Amino acid sequence: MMSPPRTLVWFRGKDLRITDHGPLVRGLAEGNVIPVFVLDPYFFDPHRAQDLPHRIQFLLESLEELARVIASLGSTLICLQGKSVEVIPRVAEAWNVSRVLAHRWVEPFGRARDRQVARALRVPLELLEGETLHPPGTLRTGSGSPYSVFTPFSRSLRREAAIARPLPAPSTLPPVPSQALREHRPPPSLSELGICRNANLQPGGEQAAHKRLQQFLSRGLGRYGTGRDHLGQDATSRLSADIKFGTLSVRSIWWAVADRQQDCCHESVERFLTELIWREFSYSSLWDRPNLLKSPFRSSWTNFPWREDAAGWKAWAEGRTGYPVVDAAARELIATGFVHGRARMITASFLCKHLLIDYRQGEQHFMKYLTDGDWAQNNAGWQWSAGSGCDAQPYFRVFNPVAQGEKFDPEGAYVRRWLPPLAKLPSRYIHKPWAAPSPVLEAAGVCLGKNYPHPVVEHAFARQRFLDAAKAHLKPSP
DNA sequence: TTTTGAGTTGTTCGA
DNA sequence: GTCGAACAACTCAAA
Repeated sequence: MMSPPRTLVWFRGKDLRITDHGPLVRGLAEGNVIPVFVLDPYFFDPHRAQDLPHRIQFLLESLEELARVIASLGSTLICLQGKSVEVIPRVAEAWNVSRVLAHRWVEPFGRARDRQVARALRVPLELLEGETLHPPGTLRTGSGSPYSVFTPFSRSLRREAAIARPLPAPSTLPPVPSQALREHRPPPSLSELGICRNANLQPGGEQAAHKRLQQFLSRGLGRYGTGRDHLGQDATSRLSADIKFGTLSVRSIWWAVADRQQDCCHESVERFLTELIWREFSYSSLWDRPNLLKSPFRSSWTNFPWREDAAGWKAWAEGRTGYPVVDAAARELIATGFVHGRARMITASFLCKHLLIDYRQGEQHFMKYLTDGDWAQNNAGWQWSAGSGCDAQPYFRVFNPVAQGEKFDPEGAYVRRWLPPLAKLPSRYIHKPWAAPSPVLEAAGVCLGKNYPHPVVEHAFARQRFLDAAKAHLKPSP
């Protein structure tokens, strides 16, 4: 008698969940499954891991919980060490599986890896949708080209995309064969990778993710429309890392929010869904233009005269620019692996426009520390801020860090939290300590140049310098 | 093919 | 303090 087909379900760091997991559900429906995760030495090398400590921590916690949940359902998450392109074909052969199922990846290196694995396998590698709401590369303008402006993309998605309802988590899983069990190698611990656990990070894992989603639905969503821009308010979802690692599927989040349309502020729901569509737009853009991770979307920006400025860079990265809201963001990033969305824009704009430093340097820095660091979205955000991206803002829009601070952090709650030396400064001066009279500074215990820096560059000067540079570069005289 | 309306998130200036 | 206009033209998407 023929045994039922055996499927290798390949979990890959962007789908660390069992709810709404297409490959798992499909595999189960048609036979037995062996859940696998590959610990690629590229990431799990101590040297390399220290370059992305926050994501490694979140990943390991999520992986640990996934293994626990899979065990509680009767199976085992088999962790394998090595390069996917070698390991997956080897075990597929040894375990006699009839196919490999995984979610499709969009990043160029993921696509290249999957092509290599598929070539090396003797059985099919089937890649299922699920990382995005809608398959990237499928929405097209009337002339058949990819969208490069958000609004028509968004309209098209809302018109055409049938966003699937999330799949339920399986209630039991078949045990894995002993030959697979023998291959299991537990993941390294954080300390084995030379990383100190950061207690300020969000906890990883599907359970914590669901808790965050519920918390957002009950507390944040209702005031999301107006509150999301306010740095000191807790009105954003904080689900970015869960989306990045797939501890929640983006479809689950879509429907959890969309279903609140009735009992929630309509505008808030719409705005949040639009944010999810922005993610789709970034993913779709990267799918259609894999070069985006290397080169500006607008070719006119290719040789933009960014400055080399080691001192300016250091001040920005360490949160010592003298502009409180910019510095608060830098501190928040390193301390917590997260930065409020509005603060990301302010600080990105400052690096590119006030300091005239290449957006790719900032992009890389964000990728190092952000727990939610996502290639498509981070790149899209930075290119938007620099002015080189898809649907970028016109170059003459230069964020004023003082005005932004006063508008979105009027009491200075955000600044006070991340810059303790300024905590006692009156709100009136919290975003421009240099403008405070000496007695005020003294009373607040602020000593400019000692416990808080003078501005690294004067706003009006920096703004004009950027405008001049952009004008000269983008519109060269005939 | 040509035309037309429109484009996430801003700032500054002057009335 | 508030308001509207200027910023600067370009290119996208659809008709």
